[in-house]
Amino acid sequence: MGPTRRERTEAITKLRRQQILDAALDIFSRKGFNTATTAEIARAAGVAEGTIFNYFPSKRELFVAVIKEFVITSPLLDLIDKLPQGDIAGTFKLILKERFQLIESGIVSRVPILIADVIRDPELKVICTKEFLQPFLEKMEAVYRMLHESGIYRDIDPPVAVRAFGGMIFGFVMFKSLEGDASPLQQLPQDKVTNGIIDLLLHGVLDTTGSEENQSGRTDA
Amino acid sequence: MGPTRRERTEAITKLRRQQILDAALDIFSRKGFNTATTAEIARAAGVAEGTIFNYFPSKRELFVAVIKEFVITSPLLDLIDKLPQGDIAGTFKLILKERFQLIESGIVSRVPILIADVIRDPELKVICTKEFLQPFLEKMEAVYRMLHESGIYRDIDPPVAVRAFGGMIFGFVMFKSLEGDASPLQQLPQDKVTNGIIDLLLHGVLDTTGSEENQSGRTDA
DNA sequence: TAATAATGAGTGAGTACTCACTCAAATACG
DNA sequence: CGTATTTGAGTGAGTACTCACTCATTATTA
Repeated sequence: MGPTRRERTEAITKLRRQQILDAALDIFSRKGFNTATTAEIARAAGVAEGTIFNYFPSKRELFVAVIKEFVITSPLLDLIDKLPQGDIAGTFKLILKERFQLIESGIVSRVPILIADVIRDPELKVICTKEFLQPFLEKMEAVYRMLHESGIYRDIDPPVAVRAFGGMIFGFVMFKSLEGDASPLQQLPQDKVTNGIIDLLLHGVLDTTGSEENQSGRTDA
Repeated sequence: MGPTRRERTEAITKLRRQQILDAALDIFSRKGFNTATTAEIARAAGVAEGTIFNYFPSKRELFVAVIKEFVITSPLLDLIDKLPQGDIAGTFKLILKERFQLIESGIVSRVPILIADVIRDPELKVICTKEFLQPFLEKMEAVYRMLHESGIYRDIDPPVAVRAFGGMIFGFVMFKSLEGDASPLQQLPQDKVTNGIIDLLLHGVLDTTGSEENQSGRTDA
């Protein structure tokens, strides 16, 4: 027996919903909540404007759904689980590479716009903090505590450390958004960028190798 | 002789302009460009709505003026000049303390909203990048190069290093904006936070003191 | 199978409302 | 009195959301 009518309509409904969500993510992240119009989202989704309101009660609820779909259920949370395994530098590099690929795809570079809209909306801010940011940071803190207790990591307050770490990646993305093609980072191979960040995270800026064993091949300009 | 009529009207004009700019910064940074209304800005400035348009040709030009006044002519650029002098950690701490005071005052915590509006507007993005971000980053890069050449800093690509450094502070502020009072950082004394960040920046997360001279007073849970 | 009925997703013109900006009149000032 | 400045009701462009209607698809019936 084939699918019942109910099953079939449910499948279509799910598809349409996703269609609208995808289009909404694109428009919202490009223009921001207020500048984005429902007419434009409908056009991008290939449906009539009214159809949006068959699936979402209001523009705001559509935005909330977009955040829940693409921000809160982020693959980032799963990525953290990889952290404690094997070599730290390698895992960091893996995470950064995945992040940078997303940046190149243009989606992450528009995240700041979404974030700003989230911050503006008190209710959304609470939702995002409770359902995404808190679990993410707590997971990271637990990992940091573990690594510190095994003697690998230095004695930095975990809440501070993970926020500094996450902030560094986020801020880096931010700068890329702002600078665009003008950024000197565009000239550098991606490996050098990721290696530089990881080097900084692991060892800091200060050279503690001592003056006699300083092996940097520095050239005077 | 007292001020001429022309001088006096100029002084009043300057005052009104500043009045409007101050109010605009507050409303724009709280609500974002689109949600902020000229009526609300006028109310906050204590003038009639029409007065705004006597001083600025459009809402958008007012926004540009706000960015130029409060973002581009930032004291941050002057702060960097202090960096190469004396001990690095102390100077970092000084900068962070100044930043955190601004955060507490609520202005910096609203910067992400302004930034998002800047990113959305191609022209503004160029203005901000050219007139503020580029000079800031270039100055930082020069400082980093100097410190590296004097053997204090490690051999990390300067463009990468300064963006990671700046990004860390910016991202940190971002997290504070999002988490608000729920942040565990609120429980910590400010000194511990700034020290943690500086420690991380200077030495990284990895403990390289060697196992026998590991002096961390670790307690098992 | 063929004709008919029921369904509900899709549509888009219409509505109610918001908000940047204007301008004629009021006000302040010397 | 004349000039400069301020005022805020008015205007129209734009936008979120509604709703009466369409019509392809599915179910029912003979």
